[in-house]
Amino acid sequence: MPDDAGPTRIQARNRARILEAGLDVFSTDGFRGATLDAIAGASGLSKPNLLYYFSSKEAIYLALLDSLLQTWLDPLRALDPHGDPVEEILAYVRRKLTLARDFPRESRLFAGEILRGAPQIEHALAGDLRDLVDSHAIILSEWMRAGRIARSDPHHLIFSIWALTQHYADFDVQVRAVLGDERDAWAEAATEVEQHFRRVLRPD
Amino acid sequence: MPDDAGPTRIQARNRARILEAGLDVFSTDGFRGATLDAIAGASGLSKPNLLYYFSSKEAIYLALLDSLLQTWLDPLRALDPHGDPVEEILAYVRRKLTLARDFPRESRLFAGEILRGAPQIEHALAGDLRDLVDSHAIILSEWMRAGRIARSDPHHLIFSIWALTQHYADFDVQVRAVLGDERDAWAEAATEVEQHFRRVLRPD
DNA sequence: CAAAGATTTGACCGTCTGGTCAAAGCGACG
DNA sequence: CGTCGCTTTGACCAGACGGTCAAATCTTTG
Repeated sequence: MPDDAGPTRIQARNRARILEAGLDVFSTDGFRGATLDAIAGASGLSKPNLLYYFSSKEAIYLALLDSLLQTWLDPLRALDPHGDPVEEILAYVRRKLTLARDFPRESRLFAGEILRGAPQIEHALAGDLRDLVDSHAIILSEWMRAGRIARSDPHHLIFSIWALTQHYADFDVQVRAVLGDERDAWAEAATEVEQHFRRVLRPD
Repeated sequence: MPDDAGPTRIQARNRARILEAGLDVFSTDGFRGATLDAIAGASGLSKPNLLYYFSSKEAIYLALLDSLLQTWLDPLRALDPHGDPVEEILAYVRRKLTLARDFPRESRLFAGEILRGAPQIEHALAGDLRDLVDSHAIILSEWMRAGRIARSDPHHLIFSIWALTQHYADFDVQVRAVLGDERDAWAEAATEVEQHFRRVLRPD
């Protein structure tokens, strides 16, 4: 196993390769469906070589989930409590949708993990995630109290944003099957989702 | 293999047992993660006995998906073109949410299949599903043209309903982690989702 | 360039998994 | 009660899978 003290150039490159290949394989086949041979093949490394850089299949998966969760939470962190409420929330929605469009594999990997009961990251959900959501729910509450956005439960408002934006990444196949190949799902999603939340947020 | 001509009582009972156990196992572990041994254990039958009733692991999975898809589409079929637009759509939303609450395993099985690219039911998506959605999109379009609900893209309106209702079933773990154990996620979801779509649908 | 360390690999192992098969149990019916 | 067809199962198999290991190769550095 490589020493943490001095990660060489080779180590950095190969670890990155493995994670990239792992993302590909895990996001399409799930944790159990993925095989070390598949990841080895996709990364261009031999199987024992994989296990030289990561102690097990699970270690690769965990490394992916870990870096993923941060990327996933960042857009919410960027929400500015002092900005214009509707525009701040819409900007968050846009960031989330862009993320879903540009990183569908990450989105699906995360979705698969949650779907199966989040055995590996339940603690992160009940910890970091919950804290972050709670603190932003307070901001939303204040905006609602001030009459600047429509009143609703702030937690469920956040859920609705997650649900809608992730839907286009996670259920991509279904979306495309229904819309047909000639329509540009992502372009439409961008305008429709924005309009959707403008309606939801507009104070009565 | 049992003859299709005369399904005996034993056959009906055991097939039902297998499907029930299969639903349990497939919905938590996914197709690849599920094992025949696990299904055998959960159903109380021996592994070779499973394969006496279904020709393969895939056959069990397909039988589940097949019956599932119908259940999943029924609520949309029940939408009445001659009823009150807002109430009809809200009734659909409620049916969907109830379905998600009462049949989370089915919901997750379906979600997992789509997530992995729907290898087994892509044809059904591009066929039955698409046709059904298209025909109802027309109804929605007419309601919009008549000014009875807010204007938007009808397909994306349907997506938003699916996204929100399924979110509570498929991402149950995340929802509960964020809300905490003391809150009743489903009860809140019912009122919040209804309010959400009243806003989305209300004509300007 | 030689030694030390980092990296890579072919061969291998124990276990799990989907599936087969022949034989045994069992229930209905003449 | 015997027989015939439906049902059930223990034993087994071939391939896949996660992981190990000792040996080989390549890099770095004194």
